[in-house]
Amino acid sequence: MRASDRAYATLHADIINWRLVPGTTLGEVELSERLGVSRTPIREALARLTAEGLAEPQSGRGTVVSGISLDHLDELFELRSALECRAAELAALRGDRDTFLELYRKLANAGGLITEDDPSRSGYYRLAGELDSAVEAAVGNHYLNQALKNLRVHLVRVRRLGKDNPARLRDAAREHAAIALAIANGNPTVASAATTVHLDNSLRHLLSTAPDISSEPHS
Amino acid sequence: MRASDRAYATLHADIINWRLVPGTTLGEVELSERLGVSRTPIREALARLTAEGLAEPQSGRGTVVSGISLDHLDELFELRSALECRAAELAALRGDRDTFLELYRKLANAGGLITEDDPSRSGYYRLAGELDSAVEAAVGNHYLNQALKNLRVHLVRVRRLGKDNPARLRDAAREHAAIALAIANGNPTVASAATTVHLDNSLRHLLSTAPDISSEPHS
DNA sequence: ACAAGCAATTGTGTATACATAAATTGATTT
DNA sequence: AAATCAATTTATGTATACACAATTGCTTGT
Repeated sequence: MRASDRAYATLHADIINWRLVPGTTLGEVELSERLGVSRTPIREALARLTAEGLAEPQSGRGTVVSGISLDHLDELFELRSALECRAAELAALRGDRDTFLELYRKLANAGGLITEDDPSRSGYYRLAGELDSAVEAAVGNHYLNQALKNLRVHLVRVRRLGKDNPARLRDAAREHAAIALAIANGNPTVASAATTVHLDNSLRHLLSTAPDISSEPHS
Repeated sequence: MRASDRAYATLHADIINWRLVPGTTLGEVELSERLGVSRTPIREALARLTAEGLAEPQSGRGTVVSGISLDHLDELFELRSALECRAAELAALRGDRDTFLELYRKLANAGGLITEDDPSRSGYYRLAGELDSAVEAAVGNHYLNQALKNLRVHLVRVRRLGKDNPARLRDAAREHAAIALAIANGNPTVASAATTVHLDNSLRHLLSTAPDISSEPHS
């Protein structure tokens, strides 16, 4: 594996997991010493992070971890809604009925997955990821999928802002199940509407439970 | 201006204007000699182009100019539709009536701009760009605008594939005028529908007039 | 003649040295 | 004492040298 890939993966994970908080300066010299590689691969990693939106150039000099303030959450979710609603529509038109019917069954029974035994809720998030992957595969659109992928980087980061209490997760699972069912039924209108409802609920839950952080806006 | 910026700008323009055709290998050594800078800024420029989707890593070794085949035009326009329809909706909800009414008037009279005196159609394209900018400003969503900006890079490239005959451009101007009017009227449904119609017409025109190139697909 | 292996060349990955620009600190002057 | 200018320091931008991997071509053996 290339050194630049390792540096990128390390920094990416550090930012996603909020070990590097917004506003942290990413100095090339400091990072090259901390990660044990020269500045060249560090520069490449920082360029990738900047292109991804996880970091941004500081006025004239240096790079800093980009911030996601609650003020911009609604903007993020507007883009998410545009992409995911259309993706759900297309999946309803093109997807395989049985695939999404199976996902519907699993999601409808996902309440059992959300227990105190699994504080990271990995079971639920894995299932939600399966639905996302199935939609992507059914859509079969490179450009749309790429845009969704770029977006999800920020969504993972945002997820840490809210407290995912079991009640909300069970509701979310039901909403996901509704989306899967609409796609299985080949109904794009309902699939899009169910996605709209789900995203609105998710956003309002986030805004109501997230801590009142005030990191600088996303440039 | 930094050498990496100049290298990026040069390569970007060369790819957009099809001076570098899809599949062209972008060797670091060759480019550093041709552009008169060392490999380091070349690497940074290539990284930016790759992130943008104008270039892509060749299996294991090197970077090549990415291709846009007609097979993928529909995918590109699906993403475009998702983003621009939503943008039109939001602009209708938030935009300033007078701004878009003024744009409507100019677009409705754009037929006179499309003359044989202006073979590059710069007058029309400038006006279309004004509408795009007004929509962006009205939407006021950093993430959505960024996604649109990323997309337009590819659209500019694709435009060169089709022959923009005056009849189609006059139709396009009328379609744009319809979008502007719907936004001015604050009607998101009509704004979205008019955008859908316009994009469908544009895509079908492109597919019917574009030369039968067969560059390799976008990986 | 064809195939396989080895060598040579070419190109990318990484490290490091040097140049340059910006920020900070200290000193001097008002 | 405060403000401004200069100098020093620090960090980024660029160039280049070195290491390594891959591909290509040549040679040799079957």
